[in-house]
Amino acid sequence: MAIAEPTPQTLLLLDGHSLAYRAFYALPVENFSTTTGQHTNAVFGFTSMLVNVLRDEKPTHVAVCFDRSEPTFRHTAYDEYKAGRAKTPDEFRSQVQLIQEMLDALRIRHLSVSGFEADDLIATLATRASGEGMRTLIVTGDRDAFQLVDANTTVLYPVKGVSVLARMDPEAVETKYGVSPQRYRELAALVGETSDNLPGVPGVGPKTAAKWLAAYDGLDNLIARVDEIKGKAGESLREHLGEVIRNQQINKLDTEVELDAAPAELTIGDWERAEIQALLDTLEFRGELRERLFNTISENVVEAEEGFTVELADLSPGALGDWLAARSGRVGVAVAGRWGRGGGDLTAIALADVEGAAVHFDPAGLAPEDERALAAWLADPAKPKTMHDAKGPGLAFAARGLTLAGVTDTGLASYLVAPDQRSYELGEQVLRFLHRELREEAEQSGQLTLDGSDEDDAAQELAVRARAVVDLAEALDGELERRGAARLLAELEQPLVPILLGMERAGIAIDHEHLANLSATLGGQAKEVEQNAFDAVGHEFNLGSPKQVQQVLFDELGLPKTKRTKTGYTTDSEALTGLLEKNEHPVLERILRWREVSKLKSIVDSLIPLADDTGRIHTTFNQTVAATGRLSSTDPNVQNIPTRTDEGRQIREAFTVGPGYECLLTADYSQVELRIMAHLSGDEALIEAFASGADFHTITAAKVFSVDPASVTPELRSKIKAMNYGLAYGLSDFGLSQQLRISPGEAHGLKEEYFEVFGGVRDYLAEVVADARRDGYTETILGRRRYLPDLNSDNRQRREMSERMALNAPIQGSAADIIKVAMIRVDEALRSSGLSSRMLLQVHDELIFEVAPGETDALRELVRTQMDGAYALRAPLAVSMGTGRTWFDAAH
DNA sequence: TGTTCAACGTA
DNA sequence: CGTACGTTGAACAC
Repeated sequence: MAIAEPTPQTLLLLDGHSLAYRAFYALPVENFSTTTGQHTNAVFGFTSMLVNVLRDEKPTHVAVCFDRSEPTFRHTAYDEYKAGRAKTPDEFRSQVQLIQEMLDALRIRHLSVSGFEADDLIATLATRASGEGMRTLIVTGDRDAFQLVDANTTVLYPVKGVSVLARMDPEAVETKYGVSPQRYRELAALVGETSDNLPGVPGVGPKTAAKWLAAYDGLDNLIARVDEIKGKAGESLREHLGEVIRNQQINKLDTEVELDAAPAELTIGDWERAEIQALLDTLEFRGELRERLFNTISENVVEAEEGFTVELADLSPGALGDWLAARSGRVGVAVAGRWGRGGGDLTAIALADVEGAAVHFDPAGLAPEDERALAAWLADPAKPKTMHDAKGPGLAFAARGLTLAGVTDTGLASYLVAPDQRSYELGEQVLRFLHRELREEAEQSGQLTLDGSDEDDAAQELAVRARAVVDLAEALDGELERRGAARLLAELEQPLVPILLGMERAGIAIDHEHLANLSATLGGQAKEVEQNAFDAVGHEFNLGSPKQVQQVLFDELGLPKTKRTKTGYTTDSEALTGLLEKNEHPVLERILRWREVSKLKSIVDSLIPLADDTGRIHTTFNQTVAATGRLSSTDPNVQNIPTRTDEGRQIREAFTVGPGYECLLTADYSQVELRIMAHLSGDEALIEAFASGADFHTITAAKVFSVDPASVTPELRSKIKAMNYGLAYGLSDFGLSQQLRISPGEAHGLKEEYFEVFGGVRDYLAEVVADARRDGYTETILGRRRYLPDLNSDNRQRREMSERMALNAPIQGSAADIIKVAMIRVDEALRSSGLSSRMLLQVHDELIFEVAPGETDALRELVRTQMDGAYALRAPLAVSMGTGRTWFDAAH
């Protein structure tokens, strides 16, 4: 039966070690290191070579073969095999692991078999592939592979660095060496191979060898008639015949290696873009290689054009409404202006649809009817818009009395896809997900381009941004769908935007006088303590300079050296407190005290100038900074206002209820991370501890030590408290011992005792890491992922760091999920209940409200209901609340 | 002038 | 050798 001719299949085989080694020496290591000191030159070079070959050769099947460190049959046959080789540098070895991680991410198989070299695996696969009618391409820096070359098998051999590959087909081998590929082994046996420490016949080079092999028709005949060969070379050959025979045995590649993969199985699997991106992030690869990688392997065909085409319409006054009405589907919105501290101002708006039809205008210069049309369109949730980071522009819109609804935020979407990025700048995301640049595509036809003014250029640029977010949103939709994060965006992060915007706009009232008094008091104290410190050492120095403090403590006073930092010895408070125990030099206490006072003063002084003319400060909540899903706060950071010391808490007295409101209300989740740990682990003992309702740390301590809760001493309680909290951070025996000032052995024992009772927690924590190692990411209760490619690093420090991140991310991240849900629920309930109270701040597990007159009880009830009900944990959420005139008073 | 480091505030 | 952040001033690099 005749069936269609199968499409010719191409198997690409790479010699991982030999190529990586080439790359390692071809690329300057100093240009390829991450900030953590991991060298990446071999990874870069190898990956670069790989993607080039993938692009140029378009293989249907791929595998990368690696050597093993164990000796091979060649070592057994010849003691000196590869003996002369310099030991592989550590900077190289750690990169092989990274290359394999890269291959895993790309779903390219990599193979290695104990007792064989990569070349043997390649020979085996190439032979089998040939038997299955496949074409084979071999990329290797090892010339032994030339023996495999035939009509179906070609070797690509790097000749210069990592960029130029010589294509060695049978003719090329013949031309270069004067022998057929089948005879190459024989030639190599005569000539020798220095890199394998296989000496050949002295005085015989490739030319002579080729001549002999041709004249005698192969090495066997040559050896049989070795006496006939004349001259010095002949003599030399007779003398070294043993080596030649040995060489020939050793350089024969094994084609019968047992492999767990057949050529036909070596297809490229479905890879996940975000996983590769995360890996490229940790390798700190950017720019060209990154882009090339995606262009080469992306299943999606990349659009041909590189920029974006936009057609800016010249709207006559009154035409905006019609233009907007004519748009169906998503409209991209890009704005120019300034925003922050609860307000902002717009200087230009560009709108564009998927076709590139665009408009650009100054919102201040609109005709009244256009203004109305714009306002109605922006506020209409049924008119889909796309923006990259909508909250900032939203503040500026709000300052003009405009509200936004129906927005897909590509900044948030990018964050959910890859939450570890440092930045989510639009241009970067467009390059990353669309492989396009944020610029206007040049006109194709012969249209004259008039010399544009700067204003025209700015308009074009903004229109391009508006156009680009439409496509970006489309691409990110797919990304989010694939990872099940579409709901997370649509139902959590995006609904949060207008809520945060409202909180930023509202701000919180500040008692200026109180702050000014604090500043003066703290300033006076700092001065006094500073003078005391000078007196203690006999001269002035800058207490704020770690360098000068080191000099005073370690050089002048000769105090014992502390833990090393990059530049010297630490003078942090822990170290100085430690020094104080052994040596009560008065300067130590004064430095510590000065730091404390100065820190508080700097916080106070930073707040004062931030108040607006109504006496309120407006933070900015950042939704795309924390890799775990938390919010962060800047300008000022309201999430690190002191609370631990009495003095610090005085700063909280300056955050007050504003005019027209009755008081502040704070509501926080009690031990939310521990409850999440109980929930996720399903540990019945831990869940039960929460159900009992008594003091959690006391109860767990009682369980661990099998005593009555009443007899748990404060010391016991604090030990278990440290355990409880430390677990979610990946606390080590050493870390626990440091904190509790016990020996690591005792710390280990304590952990054992704890896990004896709460074994489910131990199992859970181990499982989280194992799952993350397998999947490449962790997940929160709402499916928020964090990618951790370093879990498979062979650099212990990096790997263990990632393990702790993997432990913590689901817990911290789930807590972030929960309070975000709570904020949305509370906001919704506030609006539907008609209360006038408002939410002002979020501090990770705490919400701060400004209570309208007479609403205290209603708000308490509402907040409790909505926060409690945000998520049904097996250790149920618990909320505690307090009210008062100031943030301090509202504490509970 | 801009960037990095040590130190320290919060959850 | 415990996670996640932001801010500060000094020191360093340009």
